[in-house]
Amino acid sequence: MSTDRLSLIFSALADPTRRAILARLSEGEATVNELAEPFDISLPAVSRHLKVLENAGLISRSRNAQWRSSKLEAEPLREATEWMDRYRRFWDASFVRLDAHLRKIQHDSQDPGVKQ
Amino acid sequence: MSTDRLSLIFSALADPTRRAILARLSEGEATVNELAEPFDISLPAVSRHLKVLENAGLISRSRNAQWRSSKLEAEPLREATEWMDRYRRFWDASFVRLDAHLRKIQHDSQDPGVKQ
DNA sequence: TGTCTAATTAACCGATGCGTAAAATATCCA
DNA sequence: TGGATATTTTACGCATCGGTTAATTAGACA
Repeated sequence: MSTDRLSLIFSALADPTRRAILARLSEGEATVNELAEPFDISLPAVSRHLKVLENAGLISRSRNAQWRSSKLEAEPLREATEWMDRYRRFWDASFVRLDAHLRKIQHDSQDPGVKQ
Repeated sequence: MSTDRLSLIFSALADPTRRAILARLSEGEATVNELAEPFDISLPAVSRHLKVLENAGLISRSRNAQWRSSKLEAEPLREATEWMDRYRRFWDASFVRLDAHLRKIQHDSQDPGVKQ
């Protein structure tokens, strides 16, 4: 019970079907039937994938007569990348340089008259 | 069986203990005992978290006498953010502007003499 | 009202995840 | 060799996940 937001987001993204659904939704809203069409899994299975995505905040849903339309909500993806940004200096060359630069100016200001 | 790489990465990140372990490793290599110290879970549990992280490529391990040292490997995080970058235009204002710009120049080059 | 379509919920099943305690392994060192 | 320390493997329990089929709900419409 009571799972933190980031865990909900990452575990929602851990399933390839759900990632494919998000990819489809990046091209526009779609109903459950439309979303289910490319997969050979049952409609209830898709319906529950959508519930997982909704709980993670990755989609929002609206009703139009008997159709329920899903819409991509990218904010959780922003949150997830923001979390990963802590680690960017470990892979991004420009961040590695920035990191070195920041260390240098930090060092210079802390030890203005350092010898050697 | 045979889970794709991105799913391995995201499901590894879905656990808060594992994310905390990565955070710790961003400050430097550490042994299993050192990594386990902040958590009130058993050593075997930590050991298996490390195996999950290793399978996802998020850490590498080396042996030094009876100690096994873990080291952060950020490449999978780069992969994950790269995947999310497809969706960046949905949350990043500067990407929204870039997107609009690209649409415009695309439109201009395809319909050079368009009226109105 | 009854019926059609869209979607969800319920009940179930097998696999996996995360924890435990206990046993096994690996390496150092006396 | 035998003991001490570090770590992993095994065996187990329980909860969750991802799928199924069958039943139910929601809304349109004749």
